[in-house]
Amino acid sequence: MPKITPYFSKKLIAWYIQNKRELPWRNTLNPYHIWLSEIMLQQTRVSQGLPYFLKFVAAYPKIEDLANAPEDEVLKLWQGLGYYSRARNLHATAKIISEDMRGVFPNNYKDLLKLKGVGDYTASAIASISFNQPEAVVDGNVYRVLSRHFSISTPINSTTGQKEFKQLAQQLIDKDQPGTFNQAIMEFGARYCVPQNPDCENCIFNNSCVAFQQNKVAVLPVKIKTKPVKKRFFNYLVVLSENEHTVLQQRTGKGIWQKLYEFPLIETSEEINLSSLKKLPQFQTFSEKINIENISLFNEKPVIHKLSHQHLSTRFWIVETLEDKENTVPISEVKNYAVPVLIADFVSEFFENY
DNA sequence: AAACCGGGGTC
DNA sequence: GACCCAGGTTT
Repeated sequence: MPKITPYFSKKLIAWYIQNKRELPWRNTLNPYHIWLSEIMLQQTRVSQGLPYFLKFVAAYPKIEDLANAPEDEVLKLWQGLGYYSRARNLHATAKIISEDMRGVFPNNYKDLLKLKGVGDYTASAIASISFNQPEAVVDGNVYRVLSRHFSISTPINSTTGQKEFKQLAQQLIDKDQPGTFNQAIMEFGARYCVPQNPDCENCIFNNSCVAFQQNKVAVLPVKIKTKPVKKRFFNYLVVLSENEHTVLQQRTGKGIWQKLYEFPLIETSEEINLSSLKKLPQFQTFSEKINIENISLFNEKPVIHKLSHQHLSTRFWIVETLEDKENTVPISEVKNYAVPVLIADFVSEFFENY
């Protein structure tokens, strides 16, 4: 392990005081607000999470307001932010704190860690920022700053790497101002020690950064390769009745988009045409429940919706019917449901051409 | 330990 | 196309 002196932490905090962004969760120690921001910012850039934070605080000023909201409403507000288990866990945790803990937020790392959706990073962040506990955070920014400054090549996504960087961060943390230190090192990584082409020549640490001196900035941090993305083929059946109702269903079970709404879906192993679609057992079952007047393909060219771990090659089939059966909603009201961005984009385009 | 879970930005 | 983002949970 490198030798630890107060030099690094003091200089980092001095930089932070001069260069930090003004963000709404930096004007408060309210654990509800800190928690909300930290959950939203998991694997999410500040610029993307910020408008959602403002929406949630306005809709749910107190944690009780969040706890008392219907889950569908919370998911709708979360729509577009991704990783929807965060929203479900957020809501469940709000209920637990509100109903089982008399609305009092856990005030230490160990108890925070027990909350749903709160792991090592988030427990440390809340403990340090809201409760002044010396618990070091290690997020993607911290990995990058530390691996470069101390030239550590241990893969950051290995078990040993996670332990090593956590231990180093814990030694570096300023115990007199742990929350400020944690935010400072993350802000420095996000704003200065950026992944690509950082301005090392003018960096305040360029006389102590080992990676800079060894010309290894570009190859740090080291990350173990990930597997290639999966390709999937989605066929959405967009029912359109004579009075413009459609069928929406809620996703259940495992996999992506749990509890979000979508049109009836038939997944295939490859792109298919209309005659092939009609022969599928899933389609046969579907067609028994509805009197199909006509089917047409909305988009000949599939929409490639890219998730981080899979590409969804998607085509929408317009299924016209005369009847208006149960469990249908006006297609103009789909916007009131929590749907994947893929579905929201389709609905927008549908009305543009309507 | 590895797989899974979104969407958007950057180069 | 590859990589990254104020990570956590499940298998």
